[in-house]
Amino acid sequence: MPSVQRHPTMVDVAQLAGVSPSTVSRTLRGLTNVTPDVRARVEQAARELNFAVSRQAASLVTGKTGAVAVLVPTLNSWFIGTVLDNLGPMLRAAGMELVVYVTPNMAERASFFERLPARRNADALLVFSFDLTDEEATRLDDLEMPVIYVSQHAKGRASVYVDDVDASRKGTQHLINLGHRRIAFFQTIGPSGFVFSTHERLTGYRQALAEADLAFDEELVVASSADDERGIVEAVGQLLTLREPPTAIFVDQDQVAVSVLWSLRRAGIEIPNHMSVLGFDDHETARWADLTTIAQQPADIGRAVGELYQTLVNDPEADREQHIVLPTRLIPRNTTAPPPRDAPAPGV
Amino acid sequence: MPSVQRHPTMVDVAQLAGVSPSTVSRTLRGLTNVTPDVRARVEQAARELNFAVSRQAASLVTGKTGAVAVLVPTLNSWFIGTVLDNLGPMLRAAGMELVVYVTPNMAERASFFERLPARRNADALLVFSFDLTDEEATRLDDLEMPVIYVSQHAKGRASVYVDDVDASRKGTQHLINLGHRRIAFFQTIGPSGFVFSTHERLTGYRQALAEADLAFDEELVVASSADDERGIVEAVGQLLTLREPPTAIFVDQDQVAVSVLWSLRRAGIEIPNHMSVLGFDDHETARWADLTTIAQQPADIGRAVGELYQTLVNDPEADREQHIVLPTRLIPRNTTAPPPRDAPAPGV
DNA sequence: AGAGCTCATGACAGCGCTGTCAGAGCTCTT
DNA sequence: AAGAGCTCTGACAGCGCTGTCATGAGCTCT
Repeated sequence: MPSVQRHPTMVDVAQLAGVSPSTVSRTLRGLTNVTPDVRARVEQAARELNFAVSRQAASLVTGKTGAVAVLVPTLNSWFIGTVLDNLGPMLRAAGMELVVYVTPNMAERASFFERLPARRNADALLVFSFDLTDEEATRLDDLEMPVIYVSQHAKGRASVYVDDVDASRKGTQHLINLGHRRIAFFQTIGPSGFVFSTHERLTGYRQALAEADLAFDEELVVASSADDERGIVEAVGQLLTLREPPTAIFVDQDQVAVSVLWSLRRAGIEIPNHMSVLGFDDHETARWADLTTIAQQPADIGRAVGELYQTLVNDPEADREQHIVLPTRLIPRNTTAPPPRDAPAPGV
Repeated sequence: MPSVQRHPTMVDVAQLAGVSPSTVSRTLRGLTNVTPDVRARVEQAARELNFAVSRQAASLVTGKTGAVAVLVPTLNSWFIGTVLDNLGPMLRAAGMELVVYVTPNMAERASFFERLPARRNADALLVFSFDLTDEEATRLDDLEMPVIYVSQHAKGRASVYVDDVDASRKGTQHLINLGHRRIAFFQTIGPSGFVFSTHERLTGYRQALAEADLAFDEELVVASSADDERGIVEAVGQLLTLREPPTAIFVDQDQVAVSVLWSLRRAGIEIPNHMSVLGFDDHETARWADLTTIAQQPADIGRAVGELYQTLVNDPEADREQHIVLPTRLIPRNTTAPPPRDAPAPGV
């Protein structure tokens, strides 16, 4: 245990280097007007003292906190994790810290929006995969800092997401092209209202149905929490016991799709012969479950968010309401096939 | 876009409430010496102005930053994500922010240890699942803040982890009890040296072998990166082409174990009849892959870390080198069974 | 009733840094 | 050769808050 000793300050560094604190500040911030000789001495002194600039003191003066806040419903998520893995180093390169607010339940979420702890303690906010209420979104507008919405379509606000409508339409079309007429849509509900662009994906699904002159049937839309095994089994059971059960299920998340596959197999249903299952994500899981899916690239999203952040912060002329839409693509594998001949209406 | 306006400060709140800034500070920090009447006025004023305390200004005075730094190799991890999901709200309740440093590659990792950006900008550091070099650990000792090592056994330093040796021994014993004599050990390598307590788990594995008078065979220990599909397939192939192939594989991570299962099935190997596979984690994946596994509870780890943090920060008497060891348990499912009769030595 | 106390509140300095401005030393021009 | 212009460095104030200390009001107790 080292004795109780202050962190060294710029004054200490300045004394050791034989210059003024101002010069230390300039040097350490990489400003130009410093002679190479002085720069070397200061850097040497800083290294010797193991000096690190106090962000808090600096931000008190500059008004910048040097931190980017991230609001996420959970960190136990392939999507969010991958985005952040790719975003982190970009922010770090820009000298920014990453402050994370996790709201794994509704109480935490409410508390965040009530107290807005990010206010005044971050320079920008990235909001992940929430289905924000209007009230919440408005609250964030008051934040007086750039807010970027990730993986959600925030009208009139900077957003980055994949083209969910298109993705969902493509997926549904794929199933229709195979001959399916009764196609179920399985929604995943996450903690604290975490949803995967539900509205848009449902829209794409309905568009594809409409284009093929198929009626939309509410009974074919079910939902369950991702980590609720029983909920998933029940939702699948609900579909199977319909008067006219579906011949295909479109699941909005690969990891849940795999659970659906499992539930179906347990019920003695062969895939893809008796039932087609289509996922979303192209998570590793999908590859070895041999799951047909719609691929999205969270790594690309992470980088796009990083770039958008830079733009919004550095370019005052930039469009502060721009939407960056990334593409998806269908990856056919072996969980989708034409429906069985006798399937259409077993109950009738 | 609201006009360029300063954030309100305590002075603004004080004026509106008709008191001094000192009183505002006391009130907002919940100190006792404030009359209910005054407290109400101040709180009302703060709410009206949408005031939020500037952490940076406060920390300049107190010397506390109000932030806990977390060093993780990746955020795309069930384990780390779950720990943080449970830790986050605890820290939040204590008024702490969570600052995350992600080092998805060696360069980022090196940069972290070189610059130690957490220094002076956090009150404590939580280090996750790294296999730190001695040099790195020593570097962190210089940090002059409590450091908690999560999911790793840091000698002489506060740590929280599951009993890896015991877990691994139990798992290996389970396989031995089933009659296996050639048991492979599959290690997962993560980004920037991310490993799952490799040393301890290998120790437990060897202990169990020794207790059963089985020789340790280096050839039976293979490794691959978790996200490297080909690597996994190759590692499995390596095992299968040994002169004496194993009859069971112990994989140190469920998600990888599932890929191993898939590789094996692809190679026409029936599970568990021809080969047993044992996982580690009890990830959701294990449940529906019906994978026998060793369960650990990252949620418990998160809470334990939160409590340890509180203790280290609040109780100067507390043991600063304590190790908190959490239990694991074997969950038998259907990927482990006795070895095939004719298996022991096909090549001889 | 006055001394002695407690308790709520206010005044003020200063945490460590950066931005501004002034000044010293230099080069270049005419 | 002297002034103009430039580059580099230092002095100093002040960012917004908290801790310390002083003050005065209200209380108890003799």
